[in-house]
Amino acid sequence: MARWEPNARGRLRDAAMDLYAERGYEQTTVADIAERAGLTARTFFRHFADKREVLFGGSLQLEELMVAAAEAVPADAPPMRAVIAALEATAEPLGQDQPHSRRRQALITATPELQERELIKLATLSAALGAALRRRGVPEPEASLAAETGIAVFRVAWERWLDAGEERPLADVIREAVGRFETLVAAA
Amino acid sequence: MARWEPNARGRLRDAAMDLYAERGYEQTTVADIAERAGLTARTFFRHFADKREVLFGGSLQLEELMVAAAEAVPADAPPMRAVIAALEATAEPLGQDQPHSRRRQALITATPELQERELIKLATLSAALGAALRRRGVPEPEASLAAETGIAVFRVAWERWLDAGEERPLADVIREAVGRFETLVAAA
DNA sequence: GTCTATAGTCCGATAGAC
DNA sequence: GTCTATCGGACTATAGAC
Repeated sequence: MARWEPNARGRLRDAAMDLYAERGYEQTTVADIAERAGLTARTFFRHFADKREVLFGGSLQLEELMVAAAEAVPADAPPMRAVIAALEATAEPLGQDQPHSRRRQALITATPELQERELIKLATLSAALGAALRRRGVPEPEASLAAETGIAVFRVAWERWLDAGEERPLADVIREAVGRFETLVAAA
Repeated sequence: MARWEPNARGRLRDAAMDLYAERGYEQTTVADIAERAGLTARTFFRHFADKREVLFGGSLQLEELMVAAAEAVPADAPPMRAVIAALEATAEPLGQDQPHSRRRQALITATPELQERELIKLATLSAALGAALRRRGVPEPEASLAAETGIAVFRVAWERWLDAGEERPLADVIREAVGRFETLVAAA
């Protein structure tokens, strides 16, 4: 018999999600989460840097995924082609569990502190994508412009996919957003 | 003789900027700031919601400015025209004090907590601009796409203007970014 | 203006796995 | 013996309550 129940990290994550949903993020203390998981607050902080991280330590690494997709595009393709490939590459892993994503997004939307973390995540993504473009030889400011606007399009598509009425796969929503974006810019 | 020294808010702001620059944001406590300003920590929190806000309670209200500029564009102009007008409207007030902006940006760049606040500010700006476009009759997702990508372009231009070598006025840097952005999208 | 809850850090101790 | 995961307690600063 093990001295500890296994999977402390997973238990902490589940407990946090439940409590945040039940009584709200701010009304939940780290001690509450740890208690429900059968652990102490001290242990919580060894697994997660802070109270928000528990919702973001996301299993999948979007960053690697997007960078790899951008790098897989032929070197002579225009920068925005690489960006669009990066966006489309996220659809497969990210578009799996819509109900869970909606629950998670509802928590984030209701909590300014969590929104900040979401923005940080997207800014990090943008920086990584920009760096990948520069490695492809794209100069500044084009690399940053392409990366930043690409992530902006992704953000709109993602939010739209989480809208109540939306039933299409994420990949379709992303492609539609990219198309409308191009039309919009061409019109100006 | 006044009962208090006047301009508590300004004194707090100056003290905070100095201390953040001297010893770093995290190494500065609210009590330190208040003490240097000849006040108590309690008074600090009456003027600023938190320790970060002291750098962001920015005198000028970018939001109103951008929204007004977008609304001033003829109703039949394409959405991106209104967005570009909003961006250009910021150049005049924002492009005044480059040395101060650079000092402030250096603090933000060095401090994750301040970066979060900066991102929130830009996200708020984007939401306000998107709402202004919807009031002009622009449907979704076009309104959000135009606003988000517009702010993305603005962010790149702003950072570029703060780069060490940059000597042009902010308006020129913004116009250049918009132009390169359009070329970039057209190429894809 | 005082008091307090909570986040987050630091140091050390302990117990099993390898 | 070393490595890793847990716990305990004390501590500081933020921020909100009273």
